[in-house]
Amino acid sequence: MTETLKSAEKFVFLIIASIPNGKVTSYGQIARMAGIPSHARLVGRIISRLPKDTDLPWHRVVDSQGRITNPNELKQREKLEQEGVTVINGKINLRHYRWKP
DNA sequence: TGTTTGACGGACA
DNA sequence: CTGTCCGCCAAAC
Repeated sequence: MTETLKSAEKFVFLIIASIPNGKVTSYGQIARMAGIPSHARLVGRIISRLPKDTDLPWHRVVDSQGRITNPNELKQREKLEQEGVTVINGKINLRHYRWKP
């Protein structure tokens, strides 16, 4: 129900906040961890609405193929490289940087 | 109130 | 590799 999604959204924030520095995860991964598989888009929407002064490491979230889908990918890329994540051609090697709790 | 859109994902061609 | 289709759902039209 919408009730499930409601509580799941809270988890989404907690999950994103717990992504370790230098690691990345995907929208779908977060959705699954939050207990709402196939709702990756919801996660994307939540992140897109975050205030720019948020503390959440939204830049550590990419799509399932390790690609940056952020409208302002340049900014995200800088933040990632700043913590040691190599971004090649707008893509990240998930094999190496995937966050696996 | 109905339709479109979007920081997604996975299956297919 | 690129492009299409469909599922999902809140917000914007």
